[in-house]
Amino acid sequence: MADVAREAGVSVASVSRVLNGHPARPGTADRIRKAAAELGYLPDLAARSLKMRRTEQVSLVVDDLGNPAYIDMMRGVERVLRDAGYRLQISAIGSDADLGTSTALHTVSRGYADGLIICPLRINAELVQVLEASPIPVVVIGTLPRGARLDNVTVDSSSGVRLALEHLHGLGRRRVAFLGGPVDTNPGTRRLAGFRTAARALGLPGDPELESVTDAWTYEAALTAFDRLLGRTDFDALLAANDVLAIAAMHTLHRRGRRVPQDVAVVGVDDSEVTAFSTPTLTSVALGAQRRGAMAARLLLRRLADPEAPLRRLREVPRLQVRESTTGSAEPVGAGHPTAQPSTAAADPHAGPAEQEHR
Amino acid sequence: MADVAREAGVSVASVSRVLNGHPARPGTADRIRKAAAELGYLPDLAARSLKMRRTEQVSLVVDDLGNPAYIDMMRGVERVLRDAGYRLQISAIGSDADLGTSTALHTVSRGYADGLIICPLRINAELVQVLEASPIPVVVIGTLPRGARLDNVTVDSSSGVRLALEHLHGLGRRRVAFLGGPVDTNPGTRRLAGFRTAARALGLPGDPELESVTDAWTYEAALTAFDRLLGRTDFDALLAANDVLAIAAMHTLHRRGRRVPQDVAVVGVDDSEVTAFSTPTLTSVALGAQRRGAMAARLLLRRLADPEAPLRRLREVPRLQVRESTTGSAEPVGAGHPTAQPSTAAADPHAGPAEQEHR
DNA sequence: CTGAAAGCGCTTACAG
DNA sequence: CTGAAAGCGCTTACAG
Repeated sequence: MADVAREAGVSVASVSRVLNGHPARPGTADRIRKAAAELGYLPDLAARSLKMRRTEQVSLVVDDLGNPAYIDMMRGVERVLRDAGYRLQISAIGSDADLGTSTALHTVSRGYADGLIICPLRINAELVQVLEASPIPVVVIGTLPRGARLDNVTVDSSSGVRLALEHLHGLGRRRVAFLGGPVDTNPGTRRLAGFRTAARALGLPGDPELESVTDAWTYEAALTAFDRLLGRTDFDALLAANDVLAIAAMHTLHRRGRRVPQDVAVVGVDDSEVTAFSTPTLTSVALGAQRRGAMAARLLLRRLADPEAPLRRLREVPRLQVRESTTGSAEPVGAGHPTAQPSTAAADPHAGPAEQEHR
Repeated sequence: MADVAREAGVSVASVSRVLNGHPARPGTADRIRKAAAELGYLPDLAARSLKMRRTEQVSLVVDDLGNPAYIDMMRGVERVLRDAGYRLQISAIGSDADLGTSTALHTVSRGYADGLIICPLRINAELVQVLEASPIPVVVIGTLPRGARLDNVTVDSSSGVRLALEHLHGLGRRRVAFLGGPVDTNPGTRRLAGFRTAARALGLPGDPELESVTDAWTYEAALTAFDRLLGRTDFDALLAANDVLAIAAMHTLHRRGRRVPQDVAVVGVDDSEVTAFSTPTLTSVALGAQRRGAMAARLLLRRLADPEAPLRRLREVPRLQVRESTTGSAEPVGAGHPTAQPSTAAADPHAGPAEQEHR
């Protein structure tokens, strides 16, 4: 910047002003812009944000971008934030809890981002403590321990799982198996618990043989866990803890000559884009990832505008999106084109009846 | 930091030293750490990187994280960079070319990241100019205009398309249709051109009716473009410009009662995770997204270590991954478990014969 | 081992 | 409209 000032024969103050669009005499402005262009001057963002005390940037931390639900969530966050003039930075931290905490620690320092939205697969006390101590606003997507003093977006996944089970029950299925995610993750435990509760409520058999959990949220891991299930017991329906696991199961069923949905009806969770990728298309519990992302972004914007605002928790209400893997029909029960991208079709992040506010 | 110093009764210099692990008298160090913990002190990263002239952070800019190939690419970048002690920040810029340039402009400023890896769908002269003028090292993944002075990773997608066509030709297919991506994107044009060249080389009919292009790299857009193709002409094979488009086409074929591969053999491009999601599984041209990501990261690391190193271009060589959508068999022709995650199974980002160096 | 001081590259009242 | 100067929060020679 000093070079530009020298080249243009002005002070650095003028360079700063002109380059930031403040008024200046046309001749001066021209000289400065010309000099800046000639020298290929680009501002130093660290210096600027040190002085300005803001970065105009928000950080989104997720565990694994490989899960399409996170992509939807990111889209929701991005849209709201971009409209508000913030850029979005994404950190994918793998699913290492320690790494999560250290990434969080880094992010919540000042000077790196003005705010943080984090959606951790694992939430421990240490992480909560770090987030609560953050000098920049933080919004957590996911269920927090009681009493955590953080803005928060949740989804009642238990009721989502219940919707799925009621749907299967209504179709006459009585032996419903559960293909769960890793139980050392937050959604893994919660969806399993939700399955057990809902199964009991419906009077379905509480047979532990009907449950199998993966050790990762991946297609590969699902194949293994589902093989255990198949080798062990019989069932006429399967609820998988997310869409990718469900698709892996459907593939195995197809290879074994079991028909979906005639022999086994299959339901996934997340209602992500991949529900359209399988044959038959996949019935799934929509947890409103994109909407949750947008809700979290709006919560963050509010907190940025008013650091003293009371804590707030927003809760997304799940919906069931019925497709061929349970009904066999190409026509969906609800509205919408059967082959439309579900996440896009279903989610207007800016409004909707499924959003509930808490406290 | 001044607060911590006061609380601990030392100077800010000592606080800085202790918190950065430099030697200090144990008593002093303890007092400082205690004070920092009590006050919930977190360093200001803008100040630190202004002083240090480095952020220990690298930025990856991609157009659309919805495309699974980018996820693979990100994994490749992330692994190499993390091992080298850098954190990875991702910016998804949608596919807006202007936005791309302005994001790039922002990123290549100093103080935000130490280096940039960018994989743009559209590359124009303005973008190249901005990148060339960057004060921080830049690596571009994608084909650059001749003479661009930038470290670069490319893939010979034409030869990939040729592999696919030769495979289809070898299976006796003579009317091969092409479902292309948007022609205003770099890969969109290049893959279409590659198709035409390879078709001519094989003596296949150069019938324009066999070509249809989408206006977006999405499942939805593919349905529309593929309907045009179906309504217009007959074919016994389809090459789609990426996996998602291929899966959309397979779905339509399935709905119309056309068998894959018996009636129409289908090949995608990218060999992404979704190739396992469809029934039948999808034969696909692997463009080594994860490997390209890793190559780009290594190029960046090299440039970071030696700003004066000569420019370098690395070229990834495509491979064909044969699956059920062309052979009908559940057994792949090559090695590997048929249901394994292709991207993980196929790619060791750290080595391999498919990598070629140029100039 | 520790403190006082300079300086990283910006922005912005404050004068003129 | 423009310049001189202070200061954002760090780190690090330089003394002691």
